[in-house]
Amino acid sequence: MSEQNETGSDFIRRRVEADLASGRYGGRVVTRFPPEPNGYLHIGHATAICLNFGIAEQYGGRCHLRFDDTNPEKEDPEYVRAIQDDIRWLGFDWGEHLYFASDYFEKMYECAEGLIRDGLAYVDSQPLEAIREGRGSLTEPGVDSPYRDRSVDENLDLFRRMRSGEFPDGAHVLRGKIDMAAPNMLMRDPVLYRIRHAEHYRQGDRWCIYPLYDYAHCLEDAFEDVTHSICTIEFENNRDIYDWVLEHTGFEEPRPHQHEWAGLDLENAVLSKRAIGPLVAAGLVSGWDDPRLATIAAYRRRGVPPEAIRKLARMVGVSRSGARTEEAKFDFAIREVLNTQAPRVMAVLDPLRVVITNLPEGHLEDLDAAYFPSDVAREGSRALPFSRELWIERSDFEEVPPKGFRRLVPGGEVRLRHAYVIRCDEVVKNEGGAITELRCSMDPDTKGGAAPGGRKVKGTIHWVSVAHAVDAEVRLFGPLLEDAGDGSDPTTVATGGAQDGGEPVEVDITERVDPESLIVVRAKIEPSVTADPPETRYQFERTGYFWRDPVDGRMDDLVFNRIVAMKSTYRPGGGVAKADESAAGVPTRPKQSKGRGDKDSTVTTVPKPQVGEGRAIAREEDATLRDRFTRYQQELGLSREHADVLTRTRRVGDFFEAALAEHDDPVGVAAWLVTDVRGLLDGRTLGDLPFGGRELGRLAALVANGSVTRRAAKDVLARLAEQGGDPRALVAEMGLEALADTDQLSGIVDGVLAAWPGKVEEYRAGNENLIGLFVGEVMKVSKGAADPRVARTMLIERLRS
RNA sequence: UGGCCCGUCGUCUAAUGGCAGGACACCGGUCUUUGGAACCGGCGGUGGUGGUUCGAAUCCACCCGGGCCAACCA
Repeated sequence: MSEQNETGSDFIRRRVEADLASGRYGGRVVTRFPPEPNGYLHIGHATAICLNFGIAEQYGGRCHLRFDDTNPEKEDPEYVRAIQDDIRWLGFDWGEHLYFASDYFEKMYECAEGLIRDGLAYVDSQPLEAIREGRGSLTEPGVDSPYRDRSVDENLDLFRRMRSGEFPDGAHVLRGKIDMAAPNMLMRDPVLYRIRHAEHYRQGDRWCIYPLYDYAHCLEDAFEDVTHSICTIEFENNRDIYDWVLEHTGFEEPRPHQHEWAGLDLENAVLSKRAIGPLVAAGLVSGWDDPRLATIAAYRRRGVPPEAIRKLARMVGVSRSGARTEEAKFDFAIREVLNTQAPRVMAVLDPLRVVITNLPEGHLEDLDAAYFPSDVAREGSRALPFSRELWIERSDFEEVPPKGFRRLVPGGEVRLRHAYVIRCDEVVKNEGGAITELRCSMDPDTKGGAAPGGRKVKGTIHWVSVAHAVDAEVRLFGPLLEDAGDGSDPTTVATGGAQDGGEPVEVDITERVDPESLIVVRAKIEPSVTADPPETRYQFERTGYFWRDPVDGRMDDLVFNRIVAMKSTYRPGGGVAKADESAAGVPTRPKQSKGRGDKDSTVTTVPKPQVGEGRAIAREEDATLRDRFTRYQQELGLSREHADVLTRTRRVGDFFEAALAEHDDPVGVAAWLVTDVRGLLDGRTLGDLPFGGRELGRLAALVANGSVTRRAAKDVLARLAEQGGDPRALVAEMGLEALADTDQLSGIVDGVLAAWPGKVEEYRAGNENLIGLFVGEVMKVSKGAADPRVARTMLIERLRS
């Protein structure tokens, strides 16, 4: 497959590259993976590990493993150990950079005293409920705490006494003094410290005040000189506090910055610790490493190779949009890795006895069977005992075969893999009518599976010798929860009732466990496996990839886990089924797939007002804006939409009018301002720009008189937005004067066509969309100085001849 | 009556104003001693409406849809 996507850049790597290029961090790249040791890591964490450690590797930096253990009530050393095992197993190494947030408590405390001294933090003695109420709501501002204006001395005294253990839990908290009316709820005086008299697994009872995430995390990053603090998208609202805390605790640029990405959501995987914990506690799974779980430990136990998880991470990529990855993609990654590694052996999961009637009792021959098919470049074979009585898969025989069935049927032939072609002569049934045995004859001329004389034998099936097969327990895994495919929080379920507003209701996750998520089968396996190292991963031919369960199957017991089923394109009777079900009698459960939103439902036929509500209100309150709105339309001929945007605030209009003073083309200047200038703001307001309306007007004038193309003018505008300056001087400095010389342009055009012979041919064959490519190339070569219209005309002329 | 973020084939993702590309899935075909693998081909997409531009997935406006935020969790 293509590696393009796997080595490709993503928006976070591009930011790292930009910071490297600008020298912002002096060439350093430091990332970190910061789990809280309160549970096992899952596949979502695994992709985060790949991202953080991968970036460090790629850019010659380092990645820290830091345990974010700031909450004494949930954390446990068992998880510290397990998390390290998981990361190492995935193939990553933090070297000497192992850290614990709790080791920073003293430094964090000092920073907090600093905030208090600077008047930026205060001790709030309201009860929890009062603090919560005071915060306001999503639509209403909060109110100041009555303790908000305590003196520095009082705050310091109280905070020190909080630390010394003088107060019970909940008596006081330390809060940042930010803004109780902030639109971002998290900025409404966030709680920085709380009192908790609890035993910390690492710090014991040294502390009874504990810092909260928003205060602690950014400091941890800063203490460790982290450059790029990567987290998932739900922490986006927390970025403001991250920056606020570092800003006010003395960390100057270059300091760490937070970057968010969407993280992984995997179909059929239960990904929250909150959901997994109860299942483990209730004994509905065998532990955090139950192979039906999506924890790293579970995949490891199941037999998934770590390369497959890394491969999945590369395939899925990195973005900010909500992402739910199909399970099939993970299955593909697993098979892709295992295909070239796993020796093929035979195992019958649902046995049916076959007697070869033209073989004498006690017949035995050892066949030499290669471990790998010819398309896998690996050596090796084993002896395979063949005798008079064999097991075959029950699903490989059909008395009344559906259309397209290529296996054994009454009177039909099939090849036994590595052995002989057999014919089914007789079907033996019990009183109940169930098939108990097949009586077949073999063709001795087909040893090794050869079909001499151009004979076509379509089907090949796997088998084992009854007398030599070993019994094994085989475990097949399916989705743990019923209806887990819809991506909803597995601990809640929407009732959908109109009476209760469809609010999600807590539901006992243990009731949703699918009893068929684990199917245990007594299988017959060829004897060679008993001589293999127990950690061998096999392909049981035609059935799937398996290995011995590391917990229950490594001593004398043969217990195999199915890692993943084979991909199968066989659809019995034209219907839909999976290879696993046809091979092992696993019932089919329809898979759900869910798209994002209902796209068809967005069709609107009612014309919508193209005028912003907020701006209309602003005009109602301000006569100047109101006057401008009508004047811009009636006197200057602007569209309603442009007039609307230009009367959002007075400043926009002032900017516009200043530009007009330099270049009297209201419609043109408005277009520049409304689309291009606003496009460059990127969170800033017009007042933040290092240039004003006069510069915009001058630039527009340069375009109007043909000194510079509009395309090049956009580059000038971008430069203006960065550093200001005089448009005319910038045009000269950047070498963007419009290209008036047609000979020169002609040369560029010829050069472009010569550089793209294949595309020229394609264009001439009818793909006229390619004109965009050619014009684009001409513009690129000329740095935007060429007149695109002239260039286009020239190109079309040349392409026609 | 809030703020912020996100909408590209069924799914994940690329295109940084200039060729809408790749992967998975699906459907054909070739080959095959695994209904596997490999190889070849096909299917199929910029949420909508306007605007700016020679040119818009990309910039602007409005609309629609989805997500996050009111723990003394992380």
